Order: sequence, then C-alpha cells, then structure tokens
Amino acid sequence: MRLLVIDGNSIANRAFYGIRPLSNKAGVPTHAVTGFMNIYLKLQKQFKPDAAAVAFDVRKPTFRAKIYPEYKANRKGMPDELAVQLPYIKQLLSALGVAVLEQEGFEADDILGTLANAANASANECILATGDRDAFQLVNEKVSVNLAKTNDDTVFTPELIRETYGISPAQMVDVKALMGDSSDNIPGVKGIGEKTAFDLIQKYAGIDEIYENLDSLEISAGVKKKLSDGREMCFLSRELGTIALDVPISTAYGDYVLHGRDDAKLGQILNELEMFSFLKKFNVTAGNDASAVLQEPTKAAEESAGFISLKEATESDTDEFLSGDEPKRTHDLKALWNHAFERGIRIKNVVFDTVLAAYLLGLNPDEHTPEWLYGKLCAEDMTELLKDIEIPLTEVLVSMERAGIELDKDGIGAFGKELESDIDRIQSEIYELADAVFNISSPKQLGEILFDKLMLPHGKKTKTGYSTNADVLENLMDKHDIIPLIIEFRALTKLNSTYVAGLLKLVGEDSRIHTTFMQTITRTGRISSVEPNIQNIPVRTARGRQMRRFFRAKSGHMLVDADYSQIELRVLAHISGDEIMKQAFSEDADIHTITAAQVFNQPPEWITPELRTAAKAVNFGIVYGIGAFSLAKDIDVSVSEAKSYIESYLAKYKGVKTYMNTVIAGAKKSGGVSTMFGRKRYITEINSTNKIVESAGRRIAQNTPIQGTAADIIKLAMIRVYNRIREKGLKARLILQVHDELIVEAPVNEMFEVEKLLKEEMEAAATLSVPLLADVKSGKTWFDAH
DNA sequence: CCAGTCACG
DNA sequence: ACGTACGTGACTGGA
Repeated sequence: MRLLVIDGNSIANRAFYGIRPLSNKAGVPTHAVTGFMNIYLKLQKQFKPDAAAVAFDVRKPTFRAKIYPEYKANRKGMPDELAVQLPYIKQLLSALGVAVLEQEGFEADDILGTLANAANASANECILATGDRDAFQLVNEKVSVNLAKTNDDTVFTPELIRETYGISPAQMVDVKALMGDSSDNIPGVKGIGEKTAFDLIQKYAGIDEIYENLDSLEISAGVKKKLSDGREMCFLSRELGTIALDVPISTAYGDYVLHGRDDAKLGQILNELEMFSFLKKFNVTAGNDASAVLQEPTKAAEESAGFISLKEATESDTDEFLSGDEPKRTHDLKALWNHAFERGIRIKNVVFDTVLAAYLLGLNPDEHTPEWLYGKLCAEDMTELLKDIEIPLTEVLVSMERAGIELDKDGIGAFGKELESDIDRIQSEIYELADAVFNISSPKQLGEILFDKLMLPHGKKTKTGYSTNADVLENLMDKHDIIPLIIEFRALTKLNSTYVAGLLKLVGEDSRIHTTFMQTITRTGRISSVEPNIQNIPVRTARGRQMRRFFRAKSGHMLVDADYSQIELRVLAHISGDEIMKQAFSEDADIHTITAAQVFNQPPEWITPELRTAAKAVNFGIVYGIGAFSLAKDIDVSVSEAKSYIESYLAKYKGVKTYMNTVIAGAKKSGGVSTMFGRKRYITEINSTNKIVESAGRRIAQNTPIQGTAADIIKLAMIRVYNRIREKGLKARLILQVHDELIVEAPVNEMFEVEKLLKEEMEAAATLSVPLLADVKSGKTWFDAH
C-alpha cells in the first residue's frame, strides 16, 4: 500500500507566500487554500496513493521547547490571513476523504516521521510531501520525499540525497547539529557554517565519531576549538533536529485509505470561497448555495447591477448586434474580433471583457464571476484603462496579426545555407582542437571537454554541471583557441535554428509571417509575441542584423518604421520630476553624455565614448533597480567603483533618488505599484522577510512604473495610428510592434504621409513634462528602415 | 518537462 | 553568507 503524508503547515505556508493574494467577495483570503489544493491535486496525480493523511502543527509548546525553551522562539506567529484559511483547508481535506492529523506536543514533522517509520519492515511505501528539507533524514528505501511545488516532480530517494549532498539521509541531522538552523533557532556549533558542516560529516560520518576522536582529527586548530567549545550545543541541536517516530497516532495504513468524498460539503465550501474552477475540476455542482444568496450585498455587487443587465456578445450573435451601438460585454474579445474580421464586420461599443479585466486585476479569468470583476475593477480604478486602452487595442492587435509581414523565403533559405556551411567548418575545427567528437550544443558535454579534458579554469557551477554561458566563455577568451570558435558556433546555430529554420516553418501560403500578439501575459503591461516571437529578431550583431533584410514590404510598398527615443528615461524624468533630467530632455541633449558629465563631474564636451558607455549602463541599471555588483560586471569595473558611480548618480539626480525611495515605500504600504495610467502590479515579494526576495521586490517596484507607463503610452500610440489610418482611408497598415517601435507597411505613394502621421501620433500619445520624440525611417526591408 | 542558453526592448 | 538588473519567447539536450 502506498501512503501519501503531507506536512499541512509547510505546504499551506508555501501556498500562502507562493501565489498572489486572492479573496472572495466577503474578503476572506483564499490563496493559501487555492495553492494547497493545487499542490494536493498534483501530488494525487503524481503518486496515485492508496491512502493519504495530512498532518498539522498544534499551536502549543512541543517536547522540544521543554528541553530548549529558545526553540522556535524567534518565529513570528503565522499571519492572520493564513490562519483563517487553515480551517477551510482542513474542511476541504475532510470532504475529500483525507485524514487530518494533529497531536498536542508534537509538530507535523513528527507525525510524518511516525507514519514513515511504520513503512519500514512492511510491504508498504510512504511518500512525504513537505516544503522542509528536514524530512530528508526520514528517507530510506521505503520512504521518499517530494518537496511539493506545483511544478517540481523531484522525488528524493536515498540515492538522490547522496548525490546531492554527498551524505546519507541519516547523516542529515548531524549536519544540522553542527550548522544549526536559524529559522527554528537551533543553535548548532557557533562558527560552523553549512560548508564546514557538510565537509566534516562527509569526512567523519557523524558527530559521535567527530567528538570521540576530536584530538586526532586532521582539521584546523580553529575549527577544532569551535567544535570543542560547542560540544554541548551540538548534541542538544541533534536532539532538537531529530524528528520523533513515536507520536501516539494510528500507524495502520489501512486507517488512512481514502474514503468516499462528501460532494455536498465540498460544493458548499468551494462555493463559499468562490473557487469555481475547483468545482469544475471535482465535477461538483454548486447547488443552491444559501450562503451566497444570503450574503450582504457588497458595494461591488451594487455597482455591478447595471453591468449584469449588459448584453453578452458571443460569436453566435448576429452581425447586426455585434456592430450595433448597444453596449455589450465579452468573454474573450480577441477571439470575437477574429470572428468579426472573418465576417468583415466591426464590433462596436464593447464596454467590458472578462479576460482583459482579469488580466488588469492580476486574476485568473476562469476563477471569478464577471460581476465581481467589474466591482473590483471600479474599486481599483482601472475602468478607464480597460475602456480607453485595452479594449480598443484588441482590434488593433488582431488587425496587425492578420496583416502579417512578408518574408523573403528564398533569401532566408540561402542565408541558412551559408550558415550551415560555416557551422560545419567551425564544428570540424572545434573537434580538431578538442581532439574529440562531441555535441557542442550540449552544455554538459561542452563543459566536460572544456573543464575536465582541456583543464580550463571553470567558474561558477550550475545545478547540473559547469556553466558554459557567454559570460564564462568571454572570460576564457585568451586561455584557448577553441573558445572563440565555440562562441561563433553558438551564434550561428542560434541564428540558424531559431531564426532561419524557426521562421521558415511559420511562413504562410501568403508568404507572410503572422505572429500572435499576447495581450494578457506580461506583468508590466507590455505586449508579447509568439509563433513566432517577432520582438526578438536579431539586431545587435552585424551578422544577426542581416536577418532583417528578409522582412520586407510587399511589392509596391515600403516599411515605415518609427521608434521612440529613450522613452523609459523620459518617463522616469517625468514621474520623478527630476529637474536635471527634465532639462536634459527639454534641450534634446544626449542623455547618456549628460549623465556621464554628472556622474564623472566633467563638462559634457570632455566626455569620452568610454565614459558615455559607462553612463549608459548606469542609466539602464537605474531603470532596472540597480545593484553595484551587476553594474560592475556589466561595465567591467570594480564593485567599489560601480558603487561610487551609483552614489554619485543619485547625488546628482536627486529627484530620481527621492522617487525611488518613494515608490518602494508606497509599494511596501499598499503591496503594489501603479503606472501613470493606473495599471497596477501587485508585488507580494516586497514585504518578504527573506532579504533576497525583498530586494527582488524593490527592483520590481522601481522598474514596473517605468516599463509599464512606457507600455501604456505605446499602446495609446498604436490605437491613434490605427484610427488615423482608417479615418484617412489609407491603404497602409500597422503591422508590427516591438515595445518602443511601430512598423507600418504603406504603398509607396502613401509613404511620406504615413511617416508624418506616425511621428505625430506617437509623440502626441501622452503629454509628459518632457517631450516625447519618435525617429522615423522608411525602407524596403526592416534592415533598411531601422 | 526542465535547465541552460541566448535573442530582443 | 547569500546572490546578484527589469520584461519577454524559442530552441536544444537530457532525464
């Protein structure tokens, strides 16, 4: 029999912090429940257990606190938002027929241990699911651990633990005894960290062996002293870290066989929590849920009264309705527009779309009723964003997709042939130099050749072996003649497989490429592009840039290309109100030169190209939420130099500094940030107690208003350009968008008019405290027009 | 299906 | 001591 035992607290905790906050109409938070159920279903699917149990901690002192009062003393209690969800999780599990186990004086871990132990010397098998690596000590031939993430199926067996950590499962607790565990306040041996702890256990097997032979061990005097001083704490820590195997619960697996499901109860809870997608998944009907009806009408519900009476537009509607003036709501506007284009009609007066609204709210469109979405959208003040930007944009995107862009199939084919012959040649040279035939495209095999066979100095390692990325290779440039060849091999095979072969696969009967623009993917409000991704066609290297010669205007037409100049920095100047930066843009000065002048304290005319390049990197870094380490790596200066650049940048651009502090403080307070046009991004990371996660949150908070406002502006520009082309009855068509760049295919005789129109509409799309500037150029191909 | 890598703004 | 800039998508190798 196979028993699945879940550490309920650990998984609930992961679910709580792992997904963005959700709540039902009544304001009950539901994301921990949602995440927990997702993980539970995934575990069911993965392991197909015969029996299951979920263990929870009891909030009372455990036996560990009795022997060491400081145990877990540094733990803050669980947040209320999580605590209120636990009863729902337990009820749902009961309704699903899963046993819920709690035992005073013990932790969930100990229940896992007890049930795992019961598998030994039986024909049974036990799968433990927890977020906590402590459970590794329980692993053996009968017991395995799954770290229970929705997207990670790794099963920790004794072999895998040995492979990963170089020690046996049973030795894990001795490592902990040495290094301690700050999250549980287990002291360990003062001064011994993870690395030393693993080294010692790998070498000497366990702490008993270490202390028995302490005097004769071949280790440094310092470590020896630390061990000797920490002896008592070490053995205490082992006791604290050892999971109990004797919790007084039933260890008969038969008692945990999944029993029948209580559909009525399941339906009632899921309905109350408004977890409608699970109702569907469990195939439970919502039934007549009295609690939902009896709920007090919320503000959102009142506001949406008018909304509910709106007529729904679907593909089966008549053309007269879709193109009529009546206000209507849709459930997937993009699909409806595709339908409309097929039928040659235009949809008029769409006032709401569930998919777009859910995107703006950061919600899954399948999980929420439209009424609620509408109320929430009002509450979050994003109805204008929906009505003025996202809804009108959908028509533009569908029109662009259907227009597509012509691809020169023969040209690209010939280019591919050249690449292939160069690749063949370089491949042979690499084999020659390596004195081996291997798959150069395999990072694993390449790593073995470079670092084991050729003995080149290796840098960082990845989980799976040596890192062989561009950075690493760049640093090895002078160490071996094979390196430049590998770099070139990578560049050429990338071009050939992703761009030549990849694009040829997608050319239509009409000799054109029709990308799909995704309107509801990115967290910042940008559009993305798939099949193919038209937004990452090479441009930065000379040879890659040749690809753009194959994207061409059809016969008798030209491509008119316009891109915003420095839109993100202009947005930053505007929203930060920084006087120096605003002045630079008002004078149409070169912003990187001005920045260099500021940072390096020299007049602009003295700025060398090198200094300008460094300043440009700092400008980028500021937009991304800079760190000295990364900047140093980027421009190849010392970390302390990079740090001084950033400091002097913020000292000169005082407004930017103030803005960055303000936006972070605001994000911490409200849990998110907004763009100029009210687009919001929720940032759960920002209040994390984990420093690394929190700093990631800070960077997101710094970057999103800038990237997102720029995205809003170009979306407005697209709508303006599209409408103006229509109104003028031009044959020209907007066909591509690459974040800050728009491309129109225009008949030759419309070229000048379109150039003028593009520039005007892009520059007038938003009014900032600095000018918006677009550079326009036309050509037969994308290469020539850009 | 994931990790590694690399293309773009 | 850690881990290292924001946002994307496609391809390859290897489990």
